[in-house]
Amino acid sequence: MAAGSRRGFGNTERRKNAKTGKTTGWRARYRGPDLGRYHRSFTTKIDAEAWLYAEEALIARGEWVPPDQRVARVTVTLNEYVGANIKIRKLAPRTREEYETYVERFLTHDELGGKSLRAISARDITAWYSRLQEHTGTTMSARVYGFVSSVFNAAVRDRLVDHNPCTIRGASEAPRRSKKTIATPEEIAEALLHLDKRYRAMILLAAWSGLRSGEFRNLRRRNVDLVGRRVVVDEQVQNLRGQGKVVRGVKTEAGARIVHLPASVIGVLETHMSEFSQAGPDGLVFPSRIGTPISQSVLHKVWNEARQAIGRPDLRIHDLRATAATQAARTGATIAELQARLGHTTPNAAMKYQAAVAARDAHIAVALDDFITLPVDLTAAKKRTPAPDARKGSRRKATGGKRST
DNA sequence: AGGCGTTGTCGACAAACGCA
DNA sequence: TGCGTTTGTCGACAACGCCT
Repeated sequence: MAAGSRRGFGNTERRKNAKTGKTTGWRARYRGPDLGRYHRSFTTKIDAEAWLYAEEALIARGEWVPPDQRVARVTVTLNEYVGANIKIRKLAPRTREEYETYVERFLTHDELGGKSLRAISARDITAWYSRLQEHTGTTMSARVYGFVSSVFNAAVRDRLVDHNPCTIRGASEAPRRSKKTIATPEEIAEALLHLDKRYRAMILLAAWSGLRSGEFRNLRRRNVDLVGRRVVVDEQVQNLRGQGKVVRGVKTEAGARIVHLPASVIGVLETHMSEFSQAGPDGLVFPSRIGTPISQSVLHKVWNEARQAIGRPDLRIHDLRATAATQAARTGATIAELQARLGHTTPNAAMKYQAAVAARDAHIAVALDDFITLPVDLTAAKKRTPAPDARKGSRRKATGGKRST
């Protein structure tokens, strides 16, 4: 017994060569729930003890069966599991695409991907993560790490591994260098002058409605209510690899919404529509020259020139959304009203007041007119082609925006 | 009840590419 | 050759769930 040791469960024993007296390995033994004796040999004591712990855990969980009756565990590689896992998960097309590129770039060609799921240790992950950081930026590293971690979490749920080896603290947290900025109404007005006429109404709309780029690029004639001075946002366009532009419902249910617009914006929009928009209810309000929804890259090129021209190269398209939010806030809109206008989902009680909030949006739009600055030629264009109804009465009056349904 | 990490999703930008 | 598309890469926001 000198060479062995007792534990709470089973025991380990050193094995040595009878002639030389040298240690040849370790053996672990225990008595199973069926009172049978079970043993296994290992090269190190640590491994022997680890096995005992594992067996003990099986018994504690009621999952123990005699070793010779256990089904051989199929070894699944990380690559195999990830592939299957992505297929099963419910993901938005864009996300699926994103994840597939993660796998392609950072797993299939990496030694980690070929390893058996169960064989991957925290150390393996750490090594892989530092490789990751060498090949890509901090944000991407964090995103990919977070993704792999989520895959392992799924593997844990699938009982393929006991724990998630992704244990690097904070590694999935992407550092943010927030460069949030907004434009002034004057800057917007100036930017319009540097845009092709085709794009002016679109940018104006973006800056005062807060629509997402995917939303206004896909706006259809039927979504525009000139009389009610509002647009209905229920779809957006996305660029997907291999599929070109794809139209789908908005991001969230609460994202389907009605956004009221200031009268002056509606005026510009109306003029624009008569000149550029496609015919019919499904006609694009802002078609490209060849009649497709304006693509992200085109929008970027166009906007880039304008923002350079006004000396605001830092102003991104998405910042127009923040601009719109800020202006709406100036009218005295509440948080709930702003969220509704921007299409944020509101998990709180605000939804109880949905009707009231929607009604308020019209008032916000009316109030916004006080803040708008427009280039002279756009103002003139607005007056040349007055909208029959929307122009009646003072737009300052709170009753101006909301009309019938 | 708010902070915080995780997970899902979309936008921004730029270079390569394709077509009339 | 100009204009728009496709693709790759990275950045950022938002929802969610957990923890305190």
